[in-house]
Amino acid sequence: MQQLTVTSVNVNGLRAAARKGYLPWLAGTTADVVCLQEVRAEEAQLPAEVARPAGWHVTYAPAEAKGRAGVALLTRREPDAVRIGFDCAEFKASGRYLEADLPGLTVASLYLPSGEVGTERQDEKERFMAAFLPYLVDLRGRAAAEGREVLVCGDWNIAHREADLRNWRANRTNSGFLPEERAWLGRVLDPADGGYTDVVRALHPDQEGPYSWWSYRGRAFDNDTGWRIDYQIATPSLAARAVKAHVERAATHAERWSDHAPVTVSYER
Amino acid sequence: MQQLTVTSVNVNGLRAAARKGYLPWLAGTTADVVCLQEVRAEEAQLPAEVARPAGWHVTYAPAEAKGRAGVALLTRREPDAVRIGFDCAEFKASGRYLEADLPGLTVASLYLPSGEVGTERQDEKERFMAAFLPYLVDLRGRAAAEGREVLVCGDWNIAHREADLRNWRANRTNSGFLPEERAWLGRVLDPADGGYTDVVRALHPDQEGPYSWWSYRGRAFDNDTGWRIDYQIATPSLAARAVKAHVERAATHAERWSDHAPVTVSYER
DNA sequence: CATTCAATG
DNA sequence: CATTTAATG
Repeated sequence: MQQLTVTSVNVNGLRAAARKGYLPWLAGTTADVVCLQEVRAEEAQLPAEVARPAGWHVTYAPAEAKGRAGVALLTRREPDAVRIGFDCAEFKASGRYLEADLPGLTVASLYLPSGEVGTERQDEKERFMAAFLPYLVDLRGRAAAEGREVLVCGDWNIAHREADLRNWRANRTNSGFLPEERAWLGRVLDPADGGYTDVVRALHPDQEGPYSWWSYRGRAFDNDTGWRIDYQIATPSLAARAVKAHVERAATHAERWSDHAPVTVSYER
Repeated sequence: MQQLTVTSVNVNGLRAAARKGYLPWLAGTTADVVCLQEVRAEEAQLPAEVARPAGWHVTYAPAEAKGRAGVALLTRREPDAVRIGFDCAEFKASGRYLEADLPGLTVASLYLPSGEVGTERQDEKERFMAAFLPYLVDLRGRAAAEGREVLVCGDWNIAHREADLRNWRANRTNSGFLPEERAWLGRVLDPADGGYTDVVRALHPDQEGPYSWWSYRGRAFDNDTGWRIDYQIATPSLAARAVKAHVERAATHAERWSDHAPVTVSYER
């Protein structure tokens, strides 16, 4: 294979997604790595063909709380190592972070907490952000020492810039587009700070979106009133190898098996 | 009209029933009085055509607890009076009993609590039974003094005899067929005690069933593994006027808009 | 196995 | 507006 293809999608409940069309999508993907978020199930609650699809190695990081969060990684080849959670006790068993080592690459599935202004859930989101940025820096350092690139895929629950959501003016005081959240993501992407690259934006610097999430309310999907909150965030030399990126809006169009669409990127090896 | 037809059905959530075929059934019924149980909604939560179907006078007795219990009466003519609850403070606002006066008749919709052996819910069921039998006696006396018959329709959550459920042996220790529950219903029907008559059984003394409830689990409906727990219980001289009784199994067959079927009886006037 | 609800998203 | 769970049935 000349390319490594990675796709990431928030499935909004893998049991529901599987009832509505997730498996045909998975059967059709050419990706080598699939990152899932909001699995909202333990492996034992899933039908076998969903839990362990043929041809994939699967790792789950479910949340302690039943029916909440949960991330997973599907890889065509067996990872050399997998690690659940990151360097933070509070979020260790929250089903929000899972990473796997493949040759020359550490790939992660991330589900950053969603917040709501003025509630404890926003405080939790901010605690996660505060702990996660130093971890990303640490991860990049460790990976570099081992000659590994890093790719953190998932639902970051933050739109970075005005081009990343349809109604940015109306959302300046809503969680997901707050100044402090945007600044935090800016730090992740600052070469002098986090040092990572937003792969899709690097390939499409002048595009609106492409959005990856549309509310189920109203006609958000039909009107493309969406947000770009699902990212592939890579070390710069990996990001430089990205040759194609797209959001599979059609994959969730007819069937609508999630309110998010897969974000797919191909990297030269 | 030469006859008065009364039908009673536990709808297991009127909102769900209305999504699945309750309204066509209502449009087709020839009944003069419809008794509903397990409405599980307040009037304001119902679509107008469900809450106030044309041609009917409707009275609701919702439970205080949202989404629980709830009984209603639909009558072609306006009742002379309606009363919510019976002579017991604990169950006044529990959405389990509603009665209406029509000329010569007091008709009631009853949803007796369902229990589970060894739980507080069984205790509650027994408290209801203990309070309700004296009320029935009192009601019969008052009605007689006014020249009124009494008809209490609804889900009594008790199968009286072995012929009233498919698997009576296996259910002798389950709520709904406990010896003390059967004995209590026996007292309701004892001429020297409650003094009421089980109208459907009086018309069909030698029949198995007819069952009026089938669990959604397994193939209970297809195998007719049911219970007769929905009754029309009448003062004897009204019961003597019953000319036809049947359980509308077909009404909930194709569509299955409830796990109970309507119990319909026609009385000579 | 179905209906509600509440919390989450 | 959709997904879960929990309690209820």
